[in-house]
Amino acid sequence: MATPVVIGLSAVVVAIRDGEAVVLSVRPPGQALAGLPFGPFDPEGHRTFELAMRAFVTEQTRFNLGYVEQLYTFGDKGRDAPLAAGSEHGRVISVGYLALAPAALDTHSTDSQWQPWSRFFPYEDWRQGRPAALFAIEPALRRWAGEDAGRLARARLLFAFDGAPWNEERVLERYELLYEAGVVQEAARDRGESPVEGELARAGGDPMISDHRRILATALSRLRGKLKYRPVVFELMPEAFTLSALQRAVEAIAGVPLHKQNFRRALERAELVEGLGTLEPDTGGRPAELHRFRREILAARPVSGLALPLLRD
Amino acid sequence: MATPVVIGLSAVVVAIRDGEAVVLSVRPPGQALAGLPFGPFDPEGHRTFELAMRAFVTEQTRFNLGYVEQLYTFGDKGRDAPLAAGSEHGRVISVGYLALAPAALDTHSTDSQWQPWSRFFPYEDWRQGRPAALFAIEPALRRWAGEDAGRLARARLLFAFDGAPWNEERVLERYELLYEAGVVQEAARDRGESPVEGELARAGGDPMISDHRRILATALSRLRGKLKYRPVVFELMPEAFTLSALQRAVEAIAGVPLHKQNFRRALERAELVEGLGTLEPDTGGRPAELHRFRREILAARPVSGLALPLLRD
DNA sequence: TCAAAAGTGTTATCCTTACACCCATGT
DNA sequence: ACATGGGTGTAAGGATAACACTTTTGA
Repeated sequence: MATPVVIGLSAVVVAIRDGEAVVLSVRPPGQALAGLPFGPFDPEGHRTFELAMRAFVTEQTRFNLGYVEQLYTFGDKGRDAPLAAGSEHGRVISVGYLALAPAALDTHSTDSQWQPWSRFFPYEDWRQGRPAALFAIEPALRRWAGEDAGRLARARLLFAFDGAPWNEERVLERYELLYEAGVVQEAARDRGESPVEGELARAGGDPMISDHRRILATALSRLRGKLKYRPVVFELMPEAFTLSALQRAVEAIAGVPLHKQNFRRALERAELVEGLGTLEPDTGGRPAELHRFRREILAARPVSGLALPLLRD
Repeated sequence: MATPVVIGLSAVVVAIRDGEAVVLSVRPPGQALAGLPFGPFDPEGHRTFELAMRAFVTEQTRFNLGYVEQLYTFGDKGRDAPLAAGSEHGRVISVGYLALAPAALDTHSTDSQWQPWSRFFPYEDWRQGRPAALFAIEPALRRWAGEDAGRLARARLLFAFDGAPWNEERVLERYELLYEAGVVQEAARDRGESPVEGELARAGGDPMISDHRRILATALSRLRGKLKYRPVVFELMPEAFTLSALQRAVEAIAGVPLHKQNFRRALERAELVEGLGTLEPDTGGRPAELHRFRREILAARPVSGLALPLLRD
């Protein structure tokens, strides 16, 4: 006989603000840590998960969602259970969603705010070369691996030790390795150990309540992967944008620097954007032409995302 | 206040049998239609969804799962609710899983059996050229579209009308379009209409209980996509296999014919397999060398899946 | 000896990568 | 004039797609 459970919905809402990828976070009353917008699913009142999620995000942040997709359903015991009204009625399962917003509008709320996601994953940003956070993380992971060849191989591949190539998509696997290795704060918390301290604590990124940072990592993984096979960046851009702004948006999400000309050539070949003839003068240099996403091609032919032609420096 | 709900787990278990992709189906007592292995999740007894799922699949089919991944969580009202003990306690949510089995072992059960998934999606198999089922589907969709340019464009792109390219990954979107257009049996059932008849009914594929065929379509989409960026085919192969058998397995899943030599060249460049020196004599022609998957490279470097070099005839 | 399937060579073309340079504006 | 960012040309190398042919077995 099945015991009833409570379904929670959490949303990772992403936007670009000043060329940085930001994520909507809330600070529940009485909580020191940030969390994702989160709410219980009411099976009586809501017809679908997605509608329920749109409703409570708007309620908590006064903000309307655009593009939305389901990420994953989290149900493990052992991790700290999410906070939710009604969690005392049984186990809480949380369904994570990814939402993309065309602009980081003001949330009109003191409890919710946009945070750069590099706060939560400082080691994920390779736009300025190898992130400084890895200088603290690498020795910690090597200590954790010790003589265990399997652990060392995993850490090496995921965190690009010894010149191994960086794969920007494996955000979740990296977070889970850090959790396993006790580098991130949540691991210590869930195991009842004393908090991680000093340099390493900073390198591991800010913790979040419950398993929200894991959900955030899932979202970043999904989004970085999706960039390449669906034209999703455009969901994060305003109607008119410059090609440089588009490139900066892609770089902010993927966390890697791109080769300007090759990026543009790929764009051109895919016929994804169209020049508007008008110019954006506030560039700090030569004015840039404004472009728009040719949304109509979605109906005309199968269309993939953007290539990520790396710039190696 | 959140109302309790019941969580159901369903599994799409895939294997290759005689070069065909097959899926594990069960026929619940008193049901005319096939369904997926399905069971309630017990929040008291089960630590994780995945363990729960492995347990009840083994129980229902006496079969142990290998590779497993979560697919999607289905929770819409309006579709026929899944059958489950306890569904009268509230709404039923189902978490779908995809599992890959290295061989289609006997299930030792009369209620569960392997079914080729072309039974459920006859229009998805392009290995012998354009599937016959599309000759019935195309006019039905054109009638449904009528003068609506949006509908026509969607149907054209998804079902490759007028020489548009076939995209094998979009199985779910095709199924959902057929549902919307009332071509598949489940649509008529859920709307209380009279069943689809004749040629078109056959072309639409065998219906399943509840929303199980939608879950199956989700699984096929996911698996076809995953083939290309993770070496998952090998989870479906025995330890030793011939390159032709591998190619047939990929073709059975992707539903498209591949170019033999280009397929092999891609395999070779990726260094995914290794010849064993031994020969498989029962090929019907010249004996073929047996190969094995070099599983160790997964630990040595990031590895993508297989290219699908199409053979067009 | 012939059918059936395994296995190989080769070329044209396209795409990706990597190189460096010119252009238009504000200060 | 020069700093700043916008915007372009081109050639080498590698991957893909398309062509057909040889080899080894069983019947």
